[in-house]
Amino acid sequence: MAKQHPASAEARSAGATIYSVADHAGVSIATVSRVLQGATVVAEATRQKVLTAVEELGYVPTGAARSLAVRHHEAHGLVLPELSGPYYAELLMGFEARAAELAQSVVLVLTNSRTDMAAAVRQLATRVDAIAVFGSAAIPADLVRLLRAKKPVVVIAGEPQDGIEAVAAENLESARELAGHVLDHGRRRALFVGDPDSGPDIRNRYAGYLAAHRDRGLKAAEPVLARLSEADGTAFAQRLLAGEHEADALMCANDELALSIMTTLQDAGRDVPGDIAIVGWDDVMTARYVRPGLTTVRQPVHELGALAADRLHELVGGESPRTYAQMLPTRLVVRTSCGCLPVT
Amino acid sequence: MAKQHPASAEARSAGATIYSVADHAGVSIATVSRVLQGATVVAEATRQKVLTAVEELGYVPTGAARSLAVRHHEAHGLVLPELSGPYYAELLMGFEARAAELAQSVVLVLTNSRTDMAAAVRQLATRVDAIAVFGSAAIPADLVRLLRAKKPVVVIAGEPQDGIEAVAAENLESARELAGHVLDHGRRRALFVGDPDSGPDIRNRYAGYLAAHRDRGLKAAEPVLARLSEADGTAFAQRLLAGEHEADALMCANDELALSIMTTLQDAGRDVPGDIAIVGWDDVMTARYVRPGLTTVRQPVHELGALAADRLHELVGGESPRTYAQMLPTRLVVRTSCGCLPVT
DNA sequence: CACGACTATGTAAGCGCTTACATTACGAAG
DNA sequence: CTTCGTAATGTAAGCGCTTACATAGTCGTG
Repeated sequence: MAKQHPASAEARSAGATIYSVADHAGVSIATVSRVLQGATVVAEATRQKVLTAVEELGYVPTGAARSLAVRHHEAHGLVLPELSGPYYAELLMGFEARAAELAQSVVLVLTNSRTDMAAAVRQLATRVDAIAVFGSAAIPADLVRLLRAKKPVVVIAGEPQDGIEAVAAENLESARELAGHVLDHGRRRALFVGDPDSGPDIRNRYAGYLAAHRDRGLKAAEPVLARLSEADGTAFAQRLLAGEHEADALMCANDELALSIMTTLQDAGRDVPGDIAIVGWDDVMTARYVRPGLTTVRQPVHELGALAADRLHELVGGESPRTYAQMLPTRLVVRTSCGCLPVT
Repeated sequence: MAKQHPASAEARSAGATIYSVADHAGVSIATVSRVLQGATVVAEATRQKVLTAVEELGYVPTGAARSLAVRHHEAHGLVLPELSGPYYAELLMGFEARAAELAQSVVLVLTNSRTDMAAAVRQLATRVDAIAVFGSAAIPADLVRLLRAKKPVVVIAGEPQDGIEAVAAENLESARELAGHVLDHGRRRALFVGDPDSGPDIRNRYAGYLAAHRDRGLKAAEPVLARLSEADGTAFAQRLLAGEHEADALMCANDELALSIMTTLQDAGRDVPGDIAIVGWDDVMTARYVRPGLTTVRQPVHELGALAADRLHELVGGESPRTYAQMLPTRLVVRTSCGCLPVT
């Protein structure tokens, strides 16, 4: 009647289970579980027997079984578009580090490699307790469903909505400061290169660009649409050289764009910042290696990732979502591409 | 007697289960499972009822339960030291992309953020079917235990051992070619900067450096020990400027080292490659932005990651580990820091 | 019109853990 | 020598799925 060891078979070649360990050690599975979890007290002698058995059998617990029993995955999901450039990598590092401290595994999904992002997210939701999504892409409607199903979600670099919390780095004010800095060098034909509609980050940077002009009673130009890629940077630079645009300063949506533009212009004989000032955003490694050094804005990306992991954990813990975006301060990094003189 | 719905409670506020969906749709849980898995045929009408119920309840399956039932985690683990620089990020992207194609989730562990790497790996093993470890660090003994427990393991950029398979990019021959290239520019005091003992990758690059000298009947120098960081690069450059070393060429273990050295020397007025040639390894983004462009070696990092994911999947599928390291070809990228004339 | 072959669905037995509750063993206290 | 409290361990009931096997329907044939 009483089933004995549902999963006996002492030596199931492929896998020791808690049952085989218990058998081997001559104790019950409850005891094995207890020594492995370390929460309850177990007699020292018993504990040793169990540990020995674990060792001898090469026992590796099945996480799924534990998750099922404790009703928690003990894992956080992170959805990023991709990982090229230091930005996402740094974000991920911050996220992972904090998750590790919180004893949460991290399951990563990169959407650029997927054909069906919604499916990927749905699938992810299946194996984590909460999900952080990088928000430059539109938030897939599926996430709303997740919410209904009570999986906490936080958007990174996005805006809060429908109970989905957001964390972000400050963009508007720093952009205003950066643009102002350039304008105060006397530049009057400053162009913004990037697509404000590609996400809240860029939108706010452009807003800062506008604000800086407004502050000085200058009129700002329409943004020059470009994606955040070297290719688009080079293409724009070419158009600029061809005379399609007129500018004495370029405020680029990120460093990659700024750098590719700068190099292309320089190779064509233009002087940066003499003929044209160029500034970027992100402070990637290259920014300090090129000549002139690229003036840019450094974001606390690592901290942003950590914050996301933190919030996820607290939301899982039952806290309710904040309705305001949590902003982390950024910092203007002035080098010489903006027209400042080299410091010596 | 017959337990009816162990997890009934139609509206367990927090979570719809397969039972509530079945109830709601007026079918059995088996049917729900069938339409969700899509493997078996289900009458179209029934399928719609189920789908509707899923939608209405906002049902998200519990991955752990499925994993337990199918006895597979459907996830691959990846253990990397960190993510700074493009190398690991690219590797991860390759891994993730392939894993996605294979319908495997990826659980990431970064060891630099951990105090107890062994514990992290042990914990990871709990929730994945197989693990890929980046091998520049010594392979933790725990992994051997994993092997015993039949979790496939592959080492990336390491060497095969005890049934642990390895995948790597070719280093020796390309290093020999690169060093040869520099020597053939007539340089006679070429130094290798990097620590051959820090892992098989660097060891092989140094071996290539030695081989190139041997090929030409020249005598090679001892390596200048340095870690792969900007800091160590700058420090070495300083010592070089101070006259502690004498060299007309530098073969650096990676680009980061090469770039920081190059910039430091240039800032001190040295001419590269006039006074001294410098070459690196990795072909990071900065390598093509600096002037002179950095001559370096490009590794198929993305493919390496994909290969690791592939092998993991096949090992999980029952294939037995290969005993030879699988090598991916690398490619010499000649720019001008080696002394070549700019192509115009 | 009965029968066998399918089809569509339901039943129920696990998967390998955690943990509330029950049981046993042992001393201390009365 | 009982009686209890306490510490150590065992028992067994899930956790939410998948899937082999059993059970109804449905038809096409002879």
